[in-house]
Amino acid sequence: MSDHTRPKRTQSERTRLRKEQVIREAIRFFGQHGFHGARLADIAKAAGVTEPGLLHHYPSKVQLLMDVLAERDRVDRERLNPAERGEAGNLLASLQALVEYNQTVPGLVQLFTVLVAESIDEQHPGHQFFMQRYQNLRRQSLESLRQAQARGEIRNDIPAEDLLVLVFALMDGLQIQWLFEPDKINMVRLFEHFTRLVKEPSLNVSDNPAPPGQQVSSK
Amino acid sequence: MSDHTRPKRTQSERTRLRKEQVIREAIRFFGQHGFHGARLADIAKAAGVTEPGLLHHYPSKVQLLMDVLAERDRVDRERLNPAERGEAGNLLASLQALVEYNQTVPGLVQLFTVLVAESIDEQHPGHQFFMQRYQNLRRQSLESLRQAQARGEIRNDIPAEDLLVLVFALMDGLQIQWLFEPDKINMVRLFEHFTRLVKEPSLNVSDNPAPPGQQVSSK
DNA sequence: TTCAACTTACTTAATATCAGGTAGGTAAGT
DNA sequence: ACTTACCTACCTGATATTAAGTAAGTTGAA
Repeated sequence: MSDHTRPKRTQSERTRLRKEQVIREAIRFFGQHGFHGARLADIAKAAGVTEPGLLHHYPSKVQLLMDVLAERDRVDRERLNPAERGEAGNLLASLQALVEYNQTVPGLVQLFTVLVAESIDEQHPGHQFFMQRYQNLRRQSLESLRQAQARGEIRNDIPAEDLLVLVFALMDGLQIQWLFEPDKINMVRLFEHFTRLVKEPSLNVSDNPAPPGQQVSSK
Repeated sequence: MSDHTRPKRTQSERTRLRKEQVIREAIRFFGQHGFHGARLADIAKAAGVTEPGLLHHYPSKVQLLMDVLAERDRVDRERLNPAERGEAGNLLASLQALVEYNQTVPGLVQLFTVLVAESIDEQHPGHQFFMQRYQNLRRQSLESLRQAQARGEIRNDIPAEDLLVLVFALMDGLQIQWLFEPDKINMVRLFEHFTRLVKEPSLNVSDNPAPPGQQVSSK
Protein backbone atom coordinates (compact mmCIF):
# COMPACT_ATOMS: atom_id res chain seq x y z
CA MET A 1 0.00 0.00 0.00
CA SER A 2 2.91 2.33 0.71
CA ASP A 3 5.00 1.30 -2.22
CA HIS A 4 3.30 3.30 -4.89
CA THR A 5 6.09 5.88 -4.71
CA ARG A 6 8.86 3.44 -5.47
CA PRO A 7 9.47 3.00 -9.19
CA LYS A 8 10.99 -0.44 -8.74
CA ARG A 9 10.18 -2.67 -5.85
CA THR A 10 11.70 -6.01 -5.23
CA GLN A 11 15.33 -6.71 -5.84
CA SER A 12 14.74 -9.59 -8.17
CA GLU A 13 12.51 -7.37 -10.25
CA ARG A 14 15.09 -4.61 -10.31
CA THR A 15 17.73 -7.09 -11.35
CA ARG A 16 15.60 -8.48 -14.10
CA LEU A 17 14.79 -5.03 -15.41
CA ARG A 18 18.35 -3.82 -15.26
CA LYS A 19 19.66 -6.92 -16.99
CA GLU A 20 17.08 -6.48 -19.70
CA GLN A 21 18.16 -2.89 -20.19
CA VAL A 22 21.78 -3.90 -20.40
CA ILE A 23 21.09 -6.66 -22.88
CA ARG A 24 19.01 -4.31 -25.00
CA GLU A 25 21.76 -1.72 -25.18
CA ALA A 26 24.41 -4.37 -25.66
CA ILE A 27 22.51 -5.59 -28.70
CA ARG A 28 22.45 -2.06 -30.00
CA PHE A 29 26.15 -1.35 -29.56
CA PHE A 30 27.46 -4.79 -30.44
CA GLY A 31 25.28 -4.64 -33.51
CA GLN A 32 26.44 -1.20 -34.49
CA HIS A 33 30.15 -1.55 -33.88
CA GLY A 34 30.77 -5.24 -33.41
CA PHE A 35 32.29 -6.81 -30.34
CA HIS A 36 35.66 -5.10 -30.66
CA GLY A 37 34.26 -1.76 -31.68
CA ALA A 38 31.66 -1.54 -28.93
CA ARG A 39 32.66 0.05 -25.65
CA LEU A 40 31.43 -1.21 -22.35
CA ALA A 41 31.14 2.32 -21.04
CA ASP A 42 28.62 3.25 -23.75
CA ILE A 43 26.51 0.22 -23.07
CA ALA A 44 26.54 0.88 -19.36
CA LYS A 45 25.67 4.53 -19.76
CA ALA A 46 22.80 3.80 -22.13
CA ALA A 47 21.50 1.21 -19.69
CA GLY A 48 21.61 3.71 -16.86
CA VAL A 49 24.46 2.28 -14.81
CA THR A 50 28.15 2.86 -14.38
CA GLU A 51 30.66 0.50 -15.87
CA PRO A 52 31.30 -1.42 -12.67
CA GLY A 53 27.55 -1.44 -12.19
CA LEU A 54 27.19 -3.30 -15.44
CA LEU A 55 30.02 -5.63 -14.54
CA HIS A 56 28.19 -6.53 -11.39
CA HIS A 57 25.56 -8.26 -13.54
CA TYR A 58 27.81 -9.46 -16.35
CA PRO A 59 31.30 -10.00 -15.02
CA SER A 60 33.16 -9.32 -18.27
CA LYS A 61 32.68 -8.03 -21.79
CA VAL A 62 33.04 -11.51 -23.20
CA GLN A 63 30.50 -12.82 -20.75
CA LEU A 64 28.10 -10.07 -21.71
CA LEU A 65 28.42 -11.05 -25.35
CA MET A 66 27.83 -14.69 -24.57
CA ASP A 67 24.75 -13.80 -22.56
CA VAL A 68 23.45 -11.61 -25.35
CA LEU A 69 23.88 -14.45 -27.80
CA ALA A 70 22.37 -17.02 -25.47
CA GLU A 71 19.43 -14.79 -24.73
CA ARG A 72 18.74 -14.05 -28.38
CA ASP A 73 19.13 -17.68 -29.25
CA ARG A 74 16.57 -18.60 -26.60
CA VAL A 75 14.03 -16.07 -27.82
CA ASP A 76 14.55 -17.00 -31.46
CA ARG A 77 14.18 -20.66 -30.67
CA GLU A 78 10.80 -19.96 -29.13
CA ARG A 79 9.81 -18.12 -32.24
CA LEU A 80 11.00 -20.68 -34.71
CA ASN A 81 10.11 -23.95 -33.03
CA PRO A 82 6.34 -23.54 -33.03
CA ALA A 83 6.51 -22.56 -36.66
CA GLU A 84 8.56 -25.60 -37.50
CA ARG A 85 6.49 -27.99 -35.48
CA GLY A 86 3.18 -26.50 -36.41
CA GLU A 87 3.74 -26.48 -40.11
CA ALA A 88 6.19 -29.32 -40.07
CA GLY A 89 6.77 -29.76 -43.75
CA ASN A 90 6.15 -26.25 -44.91
CA LEU A 91 9.74 -25.18 -44.52
CA LEU A 92 9.81 -22.51 -47.17
CA ALA A 93 6.71 -20.83 -45.79
CA SER A 94 8.14 -20.64 -42.30
CA LEU A 95 11.42 -19.29 -43.65
CA GLN A 96 9.49 -16.73 -45.62
CA ALA A 97 7.74 -15.77 -42.40
CA LEU A 98 11.12 -15.47 -40.73
CA VAL A 99 12.31 -13.07 -43.41
CA GLU A 100 9.18 -11.02 -42.93
CA TYR A 101 9.75 -10.92 -39.20
CA ASN A 102 13.40 -9.97 -39.64
CA GLN A 103 12.41 -6.96 -41.66
CA THR A 104 10.73 -5.61 -38.53
CA VAL A 105 13.78 -5.99 -36.26
CA PRO A 106 16.75 -4.42 -38.03
CA GLY A 107 18.69 -4.13 -34.78
CA LEU A 108 18.68 -7.85 -34.22
CA VAL A 109 19.51 -8.58 -37.84
CA GLN A 110 22.44 -6.23 -37.67
CA LEU A 111 23.66 -7.83 -34.47
CA PHE A 112 23.82 -11.23 -36.06
CA THR A 113 25.14 -10.03 -39.41
CA VAL A 114 27.98 -8.08 -37.87
CA LEU A 115 28.87 -10.64 -35.24
CA VAL A 116 28.78 -13.62 -37.52
CA ALA A 117 31.36 -12.03 -39.78
CA GLU A 118 33.53 -10.91 -36.90
CA SER A 119 33.28 -14.42 -35.47
CA ILE A 120 34.93 -16.04 -38.46
CA ASP A 121 38.09 -15.38 -36.49
CA GLU A 122 38.70 -18.52 -34.46
CA GLN A 123 39.79 -16.52 -31.46
CA HIS A 124 36.60 -14.49 -31.42
CA PRO A 125 34.43 -15.31 -28.40
CA GLY A 126 31.45 -15.91 -30.66
CA HIS A 127 33.18 -18.31 -33.02
CA GLN A 128 31.86 -21.56 -31.63
CA PHE A 129 28.39 -20.14 -31.19
CA PHE A 130 28.00 -19.14 -34.80
CA MET A 131 29.58 -22.23 -36.24
CA GLN A 132 27.20 -24.37 -34.27
CA ARG A 133 24.34 -22.11 -35.17
CA TYR A 134 24.79 -22.79 -38.86
CA GLN A 135 25.14 -26.46 -38.24
CA ASN A 136 22.00 -26.51 -36.15
CA LEU A 137 19.99 -24.48 -38.61
CA ARG A 138 20.92 -26.79 -41.42
CA ARG A 139 20.47 -29.96 -39.43
CA GLN A 140 17.12 -28.98 -38.00
CA SER A 141 15.63 -28.17 -41.34
CA LEU A 142 17.04 -31.14 -43.17
CA GLU A 143 14.28 -33.64 -42.50
CA SER A 144 11.57 -31.16 -43.23
CA LEU A 145 13.17 -30.28 -46.53
CA ARG A 146 13.71 -33.90 -47.52
CA GLN A 147 10.05 -34.61 -46.96
CA ALA A 148 9.01 -31.67 -49.05
CA GLN A 149 11.28 -32.91 -51.78
CA ALA A 150 9.82 -36.40 -51.52
CA ARG A 151 6.36 -34.91 -51.78
CA GLY A 152 7.47 -33.11 -54.91
CA GLU A 153 6.88 -29.65 -53.51
CA ILE A 154 10.49 -28.72 -53.84
CA ARG A 155 12.73 -29.63 -56.72
CA ASN A 156 14.92 -32.58 -55.94
CA ASP A 157 17.70 -32.09 -58.47
CA ILE A 158 19.63 -30.30 -55.75
CA PRO A 159 20.66 -32.29 -52.67
CA ALA A 160 18.80 -31.19 -49.56
CA GLU A 161 22.04 -30.40 -47.75
CA ASP A 162 23.15 -28.11 -50.53
CA LEU A 163 19.81 -26.44 -50.79
CA LEU A 164 19.87 -25.54 -47.12
CA VAL A 165 23.29 -23.97 -47.44
CA LEU A 166 21.95 -21.94 -50.34
CA VAL A 167 18.88 -20.81 -48.45
CA PHE A 168 20.74 -19.61 -45.38
CA ALA A 169 23.47 -18.09 -47.49
CA LEU A 170 20.88 -16.13 -49.38
CA MET A 171 19.21 -14.91 -46.22
CA ASP A 172 22.53 -13.72 -44.84
CA GLY A 173 23.52 -12.01 -48.04
CA LEU A 174 20.19 -10.29 -48.44
CA GLN A 175 20.44 -8.99 -44.92
CA ILE A 176 23.78 -7.36 -45.67
CA GLN A 177 22.50 -5.43 -48.66
CA TRP A 178 19.25 -4.64 -46.85
CA LEU A 179 21.11 -3.20 -43.87
CA PHE A 180 23.05 -0.92 -46.19
CA GLU A 181 19.97 0.25 -48.06
CA PRO A 182 16.81 -0.69 -46.19
CA ASP A 183 14.55 1.30 -48.47
CA LYS A 184 16.01 -0.05 -51.65
CA ILE A 185 16.21 -3.74 -50.82
CA ASN A 186 12.99 -5.63 -50.25
CA MET A 187 14.10 -8.81 -48.56
CA VAL A 188 10.68 -10.40 -48.58
CA ARG A 189 10.10 -9.99 -52.28
CA LEU A 190 13.62 -11.05 -53.12
CA PHE A 191 13.48 -14.14 -50.99
CA GLU A 192 10.17 -14.98 -52.54
CA HIS A 193 11.75 -14.95 -55.96
CA PHE A 194 14.11 -17.59 -54.73
CA THR A 195 11.47 -19.78 -53.17
CA ARG A 196 9.63 -19.68 -56.46
CA LEU A 197 12.71 -20.96 -58.23
CA VAL A 198 13.06 -23.72 -55.74
CA LYS A 199 9.57 -25.06 -56.12
CA GLU A 200 9.90 -27.75 -58.72
CA PRO A 201 8.37 -26.36 -61.89
CA SER A 202 7.96 -29.64 -63.70
CA LEU A 203 6.10 -31.35 -60.91
CA ASN A 204 3.75 -28.57 -60.07
CA VAL A 205 0.22 -29.89 -60.24
CA SER A 206 -3.02 -29.98 -58.32
CA ASP A 207 -2.85 -27.54 -55.44
CA ASN A 208 -1.50 -24.73 -57.55
CA PRO A 209 -3.31 -24.24 -60.84
CA ALA A 210 -1.38 -21.15 -61.88
CA PRO A 211 2.20 -21.73 -62.98
CA PRO A 212 4.48 -20.45 -60.26
CA GLY A 213 5.69 -16.93 -60.68
CA GLN A 214 3.42 -16.05 -63.51
CA GLN A 215 0.98 -13.45 -62.42
CA VAL A 216 1.03 -11.90 -65.84
CA SER A 217 -1.68 -14.00 -67.32
CA SER A 218 -3.75 -15.08 -64.35
CA LYS A 219 -4.71 -11.74 -62.88
CA MET B 1 78.65 -2.99 -60.14
CA SER B 2 79.24 -2.82 -56.46
CA ASP B 3 75.62 -3.04 -55.43
CA HIS B 4 75.23 -6.80 -55.60
CA THR B 5 75.72 -6.93 -51.84
CA ARG B 6 72.77 -4.69 -51.00
CA PRO B 7 69.49 -6.57 -50.67
CA LYS B 8 67.42 -3.53 -51.61
CA ARG B 9 68.85 -0.78 -53.74
CA THR B 10 67.01 2.31 -54.66
CA GLN B 11 64.75 4.15 -52.29
CA SER B 12 61.73 4.01 -54.53
CA GLU B 13 62.13 0.28 -54.76
CA ARG B 14 62.47 -0.08 -51.01
CA THR B 15 59.38 2.04 -50.55
CA ARG B 16 57.37 0.01 -53.01
CA LEU B 17 58.45 -3.25 -51.39
CA ARG B 18 57.75 -2.04 -47.89
CA LYS B 19 54.35 -0.68 -48.79
CA GLU B 20 53.49 -3.97 -50.41
CA GLN B 21 54.53 -5.81 -47.28
CA VAL B 22 52.44 -3.54 -45.12
CA ILE B 23 49.38 -3.89 -47.34
CA ARG B 24 49.77 -7.65 -47.37
CA GLU B 25 49.89 -7.87 -43.60
CA ALA B 26 47.13 -5.30 -43.22
CA ILE B 27 44.91 -7.51 -45.36
CA ARG B 28 45.76 -10.41 -43.09
CA PHE B 29 45.03 -8.66 -39.82
CA PHE B 30 42.09 -6.58 -40.96
CA GLY B 31 40.65 -9.71 -42.45
CA GLN B 32 41.22 -11.75 -39.35
CA HIS B 33 40.07 -9.28 -36.73
CA GLY B 34 38.30 -6.52 -38.60
CA PHE B 35 39.28 -2.88 -38.53
CA HIS B 36 38.59 -2.36 -34.84
CA GLY B 37 40.05 -5.67 -33.75
CA ALA B 38 43.27 -5.36 -35.72
CA ARG B 39 46.21 -3.68 -34.06
CA LEU B 40 48.60 -1.46 -35.91
CA ALA B 41 51.49 -2.82 -33.91
CA ASP B 42 50.87 -6.35 -35.17
CA ILE B 43 50.65 -5.25 -38.77
CA ALA B 44 53.82 -3.22 -38.43
CA LYS B 45 55.73 -6.03 -36.77
CA ALA B 46 54.64 -8.57 -39.37
CA ALA B 47 55.68 -6.18 -42.12
CA GLY B 48 59.09 -5.77 -40.53
CA VAL B 49 58.84 -2.19 -39.31
CA THR B 50 58.04 -0.41 -36.11
CA GLU B 51 54.70 1.23 -35.60
CA PRO B 52 55.88 4.74 -36.42
CA GLY B 53 57.73 3.22 -39.35
CA LEU B 54 54.45 2.04 -40.74
CA LEU B 55 52.82 5.37 -40.07
CA HIS B 56 55.50 7.00 -42.15
CA HIS B 57 54.00 5.31 -45.21
CA TYR B 58 50.35 5.34 -44.16
CA PRO B 59 49.75 8.25 -41.86
CA SER B 60 46.89 6.73 -39.87
CA LYS B 61 45.06 3.49 -39.30
CA VAL B 62 42.05 4.76 -41.18
CA GLN B 63 44.24 5.81 -44.08
CA LEU B 64 45.81 2.37 -44.12
CA LEU B 65 42.41 0.77 -44.37
CA MET B 66 41.37 3.07 -47.17
CA ASP B 67 44.56 2.29 -49.05
CA VAL B 68 44.05 -1.42 -48.57
CA LEU B 69 40.54 -1.16 -49.97
CA ALA B 70 41.59 1.07 -52.84
CA GLU B 71 44.44 -1.25 -53.72
CA ARG B 72 42.28 -4.37 -53.65
CA ASP B 73 39.60 -2.63 -55.62
CA ARG B 74 42.13 -1.71 -58.26
CA VAL B 75 43.47 -5.24 -58.56
CA ASP B 76 40.01 -6.77 -58.62
CA ARG B 77 38.88 -4.36 -61.27
CA GLU B 78 41.73 -5.51 -63.48
CA ARG B 79 40.65 -9.09 -62.93
CA LEU B 80 36.97 -8.58 -63.56
CA ASN B 81 36.90 -6.09 -66.40
CA PRO B 82 38.53 -8.26 -69.02
CA ALA B 83 36.18 -11.08 -68.09
CA GLU B 84 33.17 -8.86 -68.42
CA ARG B 85 34.27 -7.28 -71.65
CA GLY B 86 35.60 -10.42 -73.20
CA GLU B 87 32.56 -12.54 -72.58
CA ALA B 88 30.18 -9.63 -72.60
CA GLY B 89 26.90 -11.42 -72.21
CA ASN B 90 28.08 -14.47 -70.39
CA LEU B 91 27.53 -13.01 -66.97
CA LEU B 92 26.84 -16.22 -65.10
CA ALA B 93 29.95 -17.86 -66.46
CA SER B 94 32.18 -15.00 -65.40
CA LEU B 95 30.59 -14.97 -61.96
CA GLN B 96 31.15 -18.68 -61.73
CA ALA B 97 34.78 -18.05 -62.60
CA LEU B 98 34.92 -15.42 -59.89
CA VAL B 99 33.65 -17.89 -57.32
CA GLU B 100 36.27 -20.37 -58.43
CA TYR B 101 38.96 -17.75 -58.10
CA ASN B 102 37.72 -16.70 -54.69
CA GLN B 103 38.11 -20.22 -53.44
CA THR B 104 41.84 -19.84 -54.00
CA VAL B 105 42.23 -16.62 -52.00
CA PRO B 106 40.54 -17.12 -48.63
CA GLY B 107 42.44 -14.22 -47.09
CA LEU B 108 40.96 -11.72 -49.50
CA VAL B 109 37.49 -13.20 -49.19
CA GLN B 110 37.71 -12.94 -45.44
CA LEU B 111 38.88 -9.34 -45.66
CA PHE B 112 35.85 -8.32 -47.63
CA THR B 113 33.39 -10.48 -45.72
CA VAL B 114 34.49 -9.17 -42.34
CA LEU B 115 34.86 -5.55 -43.40
CA VAL B 116 31.61 -5.34 -45.28
CA ALA B 117 29.69 -6.38 -42.19
CA GLU B 118 31.65 -4.07 -39.93
CA SER B 119 31.06 -1.26 -42.42
CA ILE B 120 27.30 -1.38 -42.07
CA ASP B 121 27.91 1.11 -39.30
CA GLU B 122 27.64 4.53 -40.93
CA GLN B 123 30.55 5.83 -38.91
CA HIS B 124 32.84 3.07 -40.08
CA PRO B 125 35.58 4.36 -42.37
CA GLY B 126 34.68 1.75 -44.97
CA HIS B 127 30.97 2.50 -45.08
CA GLN B 128 30.88 4.57 -48.24
CA PHE B 129 33.28 2.27 -50.00
CA PHE B 130 31.16 -0.82 -49.52
CA MET B 131 27.86 0.82 -50.23
CA GLN B 132 29.20 2.10 -53.52
CA ARG B 133 30.76 -1.24 -54.22
CA TYR B 134 27.40 -2.99 -54.16
CA GLN B 135 25.85 -0.31 -56.27
CA ASN B 136 28.64 -0.55 -58.82
CA LEU B 137 28.53 -4.33 -58.92
CA ARG B 138 24.83 -4.33 -59.58
CA ARG B 139 24.93 -1.47 -62.05
CA GLN B 140 27.80 -2.87 -64.06
CA SER B 141 26.20 -6.23 -64.53
CA LEU B 142 22.72 -4.99 -65.25
CA GLU B 143 23.01 -4.57 -69.00
CA SER B 144 24.75 -7.84 -69.45
CA LEU B 145 22.04 -9.63 -67.50
CA ARG B 146 19.23 -7.93 -69.38
CA GLN B 147 20.70 -9.06 -72.65
CA ALA B 148 20.99 -12.61 -71.44
CA GLN B 149 17.37 -12.48 -70.39
CA ALA B 150 16.34 -11.09 -73.73
CA ARG B 151 18.23 -13.88 -75.43
CA GLY B 152 16.31 -16.34 -73.28
CA GLU B 153 19.41 -17.72 -71.59
CA ILE B 154 18.25 -16.60 -68.20
CA ARG B 155 14.72 -16.77 -66.92
CA ASN B 156 12.97 -13.44 -67.14
CA ASP B 157 10.22 -13.89 -64.60
CA ILE B 158 12.51 -12.18 -62.11
CA PRO B 159 13.45 -8.56 -62.77
CA ALA B 160 17.11 -8.15 -63.63
CA GLU B 161 17.67 -5.77 -60.74
CA ASP B 162 16.29 -8.29 -58.28
CA LEU B 163 18.23 -11.13 -59.76
CA LEU B 164 21.49 -9.26 -59.31
CA VAL B 165 20.75 -8.61 -55.69
CA LEU B 166 20.07 -12.30 -55.28
CA VAL B 167 23.28 -13.32 -56.98
CA PHE B 168 25.54 -11.09 -54.94
CA ALA B 169 23.68 -11.92 -51.77
CA LEU B 170 24.21 -15.57 -52.44
CA MET B 171 27.90 -15.10 -53.07
CA ASP B 172 28.30 -13.19 -49.83
CA GLY B 173 26.35 -15.72 -47.84
CA LEU B 174 28.21 -18.67 -49.28
CA GLN B 175 31.47 -17.03 -48.41
CA ILE B 176 30.47 -16.73 -44.78
CA GLN B 177 29.66 -20.40 -44.40
CA TRP B 178 32.69 -21.36 -46.46
CA LEU B 179 35.01 -19.31 -44.25
CA PHE B 180 33.64 -21.11 -41.21
CA GLU B 181 33.99 -24.55 -42.75
CA PRO B 182 36.15 -24.43 -45.85
CA ASP B 183 36.30 -28.20 -46.21
CA LYS B 184 32.60 -28.71 -45.83
CA ILE B 185 31.26 -25.97 -48.05
CA ASN B 186 31.96 -26.16 -51.74
CA MET B 187 31.20 -22.70 -53.00
CA VAL B 188 31.66 -23.56 -56.63
CA ARG B 189 29.27 -26.47 -56.64
CA LEU B 190 26.71 -24.59 -54.59
CA PHE B 191 26.81 -21.54 -56.76
CA GLU B 192 26.46 -23.76 -59.78
CA HIS B 193 23.23 -25.17 -58.39
CA PHE B 194 21.92 -21.66 -58.31
CA THR B 195 23.01 -20.78 -61.82
CA ARG B 196 21.21 -23.89 -63.01
CA LEU B 197 18.01 -22.69 -61.37
CA VAL B 198 18.38 -19.34 -62.97
CA LYS B 199 18.76 -20.65 -66.47
CA GLU B 200 15.25 -20.69 -67.80
CA PRO B 201 13.99 -24.22 -67.37
CA SER B 202 10.95 -23.91 -69.57
CA LEU B 203 13.11 -23.49 -72.63
CA ASN B 204 15.00 -26.73 -72.66
CA VAL B 205 12.26 -28.94 -71.31
CA SER B 206 10.31 -30.58 -74.05
CA ASP B 207 7.47 -32.25 -72.19
CA ASN B 208 6.57 -29.09 -70.33
CA PRO B 209 4.66 -26.60 -72.43
CA ALA B 210 6.03 -23.10 -72.14
CA PRO B 211 4.38 -21.05 -69.41
CA PRO B 212 1.68 -18.81 -70.77
CA GLY B 213 2.25 -15.12 -70.96
CA GLN B 214 5.95 -15.40 -71.49
CA GLN B 215 7.43 -14.21 -74.72
CA VAL B 216 10.38 -16.52 -74.58
CA SER B 217 9.67 -17.66 -78.06
CA SER B 218 12.28 -15.47 -79.66
CA LYS B 219 14.72 -18.35 -80.05
C1' DT C 1 83.50 12.81 -60.02
C1' DT C 2 82.81 14.56 -55.83
C1' DC C 3 81.01 16.72 -52.11
C1' DA C 4 77.51 19.21 -49.81
C1' DA C 5 72.54 19.95 -49.25
C1' DC C 6 68.46 17.62 -49.14
C1' DT C 7 65.05 14.14 -48.81
C1' DT C 8 63.48 9.72 -47.41
C1' DA C 9 62.98 5.73 -44.44
C1' DC C 10 63.09 4.64 -40.80
C1' DT C 11 64.26 4.30 -35.18
C1' DT C 12 63.61 5.05 -30.01
C1' DA C 13 61.20 7.53 -26.60
C1' DA C 14 57.42 9.64 -24.98
C1' DT C 15 52.40 10.80 -24.60
C1' DA C 16 47.56 11.03 -24.26
C1' DT C 17 43.77 8.52 -24.00
C1' DC C 18 41.09 4.91 -23.49
C1' DA C 19 39.09 0.59 -22.06
C1' DG C 20 38.28 -3.23 -19.30
C1' DG C 21 38.43 -4.57 -14.84
C1' DT C 22 39.18 -4.37 -9.39
C1' DA C 23 38.61 -2.72 -4.39
C1' DG C 24 36.00 -1.23 -1.15
C1' DG C 25 32.19 1.22 0.48
C1' DT C 26 27.01 2.43 1.04
C1' DA C 27 22.29 2.00 1.04
C1' DA C 28 18.40 -0.56 0.05
C1' DG C 29 16.05 -5.03 0.10
C1' DT C 30 15.35 -9.81 2.30
C1' DA D 1 22.15 -10.27 10.06
C1' DC D 2 22.93 -10.85 5.51
C1' DT D 3 22.74 -10.31 0.60
C1' DT D 4 22.24 -7.53 -3.44
C1' DA D 5 22.79 -3.54 -6.39
C1' DC D 6 24.99 -0.49 -7.08
C1' DC D 7 28.76 3.81 -6.74
C1' DT D 8 33.42 6.25 -6.42
C1' DA D 9 38.05 5.76 -6.92
C1' DC D 10 41.57 3.50 -8.89
C1' DC D 11 44.72 0.40 -11.62
C1' DT D 12 46.75 -1.57 -15.57
C1' DG D 13 47.72 -2.49 -19.95
C1' DA D 14 46.88 -1.37 -24.39
C1' DT D 15 46.89 1.66 -28.62
C1' DA D 16 47.20 5.20 -31.96
C1' DT D 17 49.97 8.99 -32.73
C1' DT D 18 53.78 12.56 -32.12
C1' DA D 19 58.69 14.27 -31.33
C1' DA D 20 63.08 14.08 -32.36
C1' DG D 21 66.89 12.03 -34.11
C1' DT D 22 69.92 9.00 -37.41
C1' DA D 23 71.59 6.83 -41.32
C1' DA D 24 71.11 5.89 -45.97
C1' DG D 25 69.81 7.44 -50.58
C1' DT D 26 69.37 11.31 -54.01
C1' DT D 27 70.57 15.42 -56.42
C1' DG D 28 72.86 19.19 -58.41
C1' DA D 29 76.66 22.25 -58.86
C1' DA D 30 81.88 22.80 -58.81
